[in-house]
Amino acid sequence: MSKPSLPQGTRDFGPDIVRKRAYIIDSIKKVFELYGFEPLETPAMENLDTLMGKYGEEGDKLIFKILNNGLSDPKNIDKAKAAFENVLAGKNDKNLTERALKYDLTIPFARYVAMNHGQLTFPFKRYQVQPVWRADRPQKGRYREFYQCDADVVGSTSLINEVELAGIYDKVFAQLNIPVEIKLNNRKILAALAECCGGSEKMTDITVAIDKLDKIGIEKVQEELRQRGLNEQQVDIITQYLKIEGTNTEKLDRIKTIFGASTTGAKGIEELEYILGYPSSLSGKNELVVDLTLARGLNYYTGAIFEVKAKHVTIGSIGGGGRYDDLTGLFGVPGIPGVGISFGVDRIYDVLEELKLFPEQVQSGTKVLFFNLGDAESKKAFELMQQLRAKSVSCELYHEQAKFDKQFKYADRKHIAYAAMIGSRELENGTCNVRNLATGEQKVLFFSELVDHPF
RNA sequence: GUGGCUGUAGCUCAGUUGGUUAGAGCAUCAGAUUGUGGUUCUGAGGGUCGCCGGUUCGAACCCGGUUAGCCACCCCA
Repeated sequence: MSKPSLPQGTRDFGPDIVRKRAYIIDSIKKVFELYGFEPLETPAMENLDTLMGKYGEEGDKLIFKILNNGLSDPKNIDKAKAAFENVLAGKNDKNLTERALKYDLTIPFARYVAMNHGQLTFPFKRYQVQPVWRADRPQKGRYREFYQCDADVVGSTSLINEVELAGIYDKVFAQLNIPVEIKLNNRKILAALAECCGGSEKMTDITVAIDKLDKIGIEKVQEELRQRGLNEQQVDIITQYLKIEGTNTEKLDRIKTIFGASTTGAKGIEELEYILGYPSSLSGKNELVVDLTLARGLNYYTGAIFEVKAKHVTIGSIGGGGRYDDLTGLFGVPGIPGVGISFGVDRIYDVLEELKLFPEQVQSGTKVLFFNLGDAESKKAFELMQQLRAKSVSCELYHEQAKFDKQFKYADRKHIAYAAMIGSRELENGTCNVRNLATGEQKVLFFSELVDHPF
């Protein structure tokens, strides 16, 4: 027997971690529900053609493919061998693999909407929290299996959706006590910038480069722009654009003078102003900040784009999203626009850990541990425990008679708040010693009082 | 896919220019302690030094290969 191990880039989540993650995910789900979003789950695997070609050339390589069953069946062997040649040549072949693990939540959602658009009520607002898989090489903060947590509204071009999504970000992070900056920009403004710099075909090059700004700095961005074929004058325009500073209104005024003439640019500015000018749904704890340098790597965004950064920590973005024009066109159902956001659960976890913001009670499951101090004693304890459970107090009885030391240690390790001790003397008196394990404070309660004790 | 670093006890890691029987801390178990924990003290168990080969009188240590993990790049969450 070889040592058991995990596949590269995957993780087990122990009890403590599951509890903490559930705290994050439950908070997010509750807010989604509060805003009228409905849950959706899709299978772990999709047909390979549903996924292929949707994530670019790089993305295709990172899709986890599933080998077909029954390849060794004599009647399939020749086909399988021929298929393998195809695969070696870098192509896919259905005779070898026709299914794959899902790569993100957006494409399966698009597939679902395309399949069910006749039945759905639009605008359709869905949220989805599920694992996805990537055949990437893992590194810090990057895994081969990880959770995505998405909410999208499809079938509506109304900017009220953007306002609502910003509100969701604000509400979630206010609840989790993480101060954040919700950054907002608009792809149409970036499109206008591209127009000024030699045409819209440069749009992707420009966004990919300036998306890296906060990571690599202005000089490297300029270098990358040159590498991507922009001339000095164009790099100069972009540099000036990236240096625009001030309040939201100041920034908007500034770009109005630059891009006001461009219809696309004017539209983008108008959209930004609409979102910012809408009666605020924000808690007041977080700010909505126009960040003209925000670009987002994904090039299917066409309107508003979002990104959320936690204040006071160096960790990168903990959420992002934006508007796209045509979600389901790839699946033969054109004309369904949408806007969505995503939460980075793993990074939010790291932020909460770093800022020590996980509430104490997240840690514990069992509230009361009944000590086992003998046969007759434990039977009485068992009865009392059942009464407490009937009142929804989670509790357990130590599994065997043991020294106090052991039972205390067990309680400690499971972060149990109270120990209920019934020994021979207590059994005789009809009492129970209830000890608060954090404070050491101990009370004597009659059996009848225990059930109503506020744990 | 490309590059760098690391594999020694359950965990975190020492291990001298290659030299007797490979160590520590934490954890576990037992005792000090037969009714009150997180402290302390004593003791015990626990190892294919990732794996295969080579050099050598002798390898955890040097060399080659292999495998796994981590980190960075590309890309992304």
